[in-house]
Amino acid sequence: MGINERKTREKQALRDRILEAARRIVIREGFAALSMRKIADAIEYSPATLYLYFASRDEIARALCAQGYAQLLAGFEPLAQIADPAERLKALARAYVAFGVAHPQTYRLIFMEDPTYLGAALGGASEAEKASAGAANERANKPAGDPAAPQAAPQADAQLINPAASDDSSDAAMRLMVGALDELKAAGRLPASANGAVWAEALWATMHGIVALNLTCPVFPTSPLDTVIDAALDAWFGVREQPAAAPPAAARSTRARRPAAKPKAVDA
Amino acid sequence: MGINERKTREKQALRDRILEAARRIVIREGFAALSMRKIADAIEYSPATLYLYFASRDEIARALCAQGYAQLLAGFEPLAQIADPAERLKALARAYVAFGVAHPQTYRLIFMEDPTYLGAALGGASEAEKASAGAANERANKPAGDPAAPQAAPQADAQLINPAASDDSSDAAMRLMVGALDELKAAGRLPASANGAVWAEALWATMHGIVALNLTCPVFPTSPLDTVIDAALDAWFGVREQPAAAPPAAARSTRARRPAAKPKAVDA
DNA sequence: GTCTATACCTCGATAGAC
DNA sequence: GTCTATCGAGGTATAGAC
Repeated sequence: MGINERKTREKQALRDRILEAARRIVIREGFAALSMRKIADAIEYSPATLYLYFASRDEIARALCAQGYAQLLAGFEPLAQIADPAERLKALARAYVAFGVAHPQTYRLIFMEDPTYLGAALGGASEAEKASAGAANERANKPAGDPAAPQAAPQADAQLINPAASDDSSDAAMRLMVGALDELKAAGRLPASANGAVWAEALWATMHGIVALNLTCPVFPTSPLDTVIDAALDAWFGVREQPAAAPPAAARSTRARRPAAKPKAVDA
Repeated sequence: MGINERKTREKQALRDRILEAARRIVIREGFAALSMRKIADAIEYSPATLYLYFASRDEIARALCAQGYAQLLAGFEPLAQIADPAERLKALARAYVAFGVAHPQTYRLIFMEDPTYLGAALGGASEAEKASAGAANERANKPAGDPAAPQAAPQADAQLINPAASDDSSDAAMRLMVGALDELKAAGRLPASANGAVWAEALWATMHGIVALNLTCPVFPTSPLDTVIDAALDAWFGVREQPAAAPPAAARSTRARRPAAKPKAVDA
């Protein structure tokens, strides 16, 4: 079977070249500028050839999305070692924002374009129902043409598209947050009424909001980005002391005001 | 001059019809599906006619953006009357999220598409520099074709495009938030180190994150949206008591758990 | 002066020759 | 497997009829 294996390898190699070229285009010009013709030009093949490796431009987008998402999650793993739950959460939050700032176009593709892209990178089974179960006439980001768009058949080789990032890692990241929040609550540093899962989603939304506004809103932020991040983290965990004693608010402003080292977009 | 005035009125009327048709398309099918041909079909004119009233599709987008933004800001004004600063901030935050949920496509257009759209609705003068001053190769949402796209000449009748929403109201909304945060700080309900302007941006980011994830991320939220909003607001202001006395955390979970009345998307 | 009709471009996707 | 040729839909811009 050595011949078949070689052919499989070669097919995979061209597939990777396609994705690589697509990623470079997205990084340089944004996802909206990604076209099959540009990819074909970059790898010196005809546009039609791409359709032997990917069913559509959307499938390429889903693959890029899954890769980027895996990269984001991979950055979280070492942070699980941090002992103090509040510091662990802050490190996670800062890593999240840093990723968004460093890879703006990739972040956009993952979290700010078509919901089905990330949906495919996650469960795979659940995105279809979720996408159609929402509001009746809404959430449709680019239905454009016909109502029954080519939505099927991207499931065959999901494991191939999606090397390491599937639901498991995603859940792991969520568990990391929920666990830290529960530790904080157990230590009395969060209100007893707090629900870890809900607070985790709210904290995620906060960090997403900082990244997304930074990418899209021309007047955000007025203050340095790190200052805004620190303010949000202070609002969440910064100023609460051990359960009893200690002044209820005020004081404890001795935060390590990091020297505003603009990470600058690098992407890739 | 009555003849000229009539002509001006008629021109304005068709202009409004164009915008109205465009808004309906955006609401129903999303901004990505908005095309000059569709608008022309809807108002029963030829596509070329549109270019006599708007220089480009982008200019129509900017006008829609400005209208939607004005509507969002208008919803804030009555909330300025709320006496308690924390309740005022919570009401503002809930109104903000409610707008995003009720008008998802409009919200997308304002805050999640091209930064220059909102930029034009705000200062007008500042968006060009800001858009190009960012990262070198980034932030470009849809440069697509040629490098020197038609970016000029949308300034002539900005006041006509932008009936009520310009920088003034926008600043007013920001001042509303900053003022409330400063009141809270003065009352000792915020850390003394907190900066009102910075915290306002961070709080804005939090609400934007809730709306944006809700619109784009297939797995958000797991819990009901109102629960997530309440969690975020509790994290920010909910659990802090009057400066002294009272248990530092815990207790005070008697929030008016609103009955999860899904506002459902209506847009327009 | 206004608008219609049309030329010319790019795009995604496919059929069929090789 | 790969490419050429092509379809249909989208966009901008303009020549020229009314």
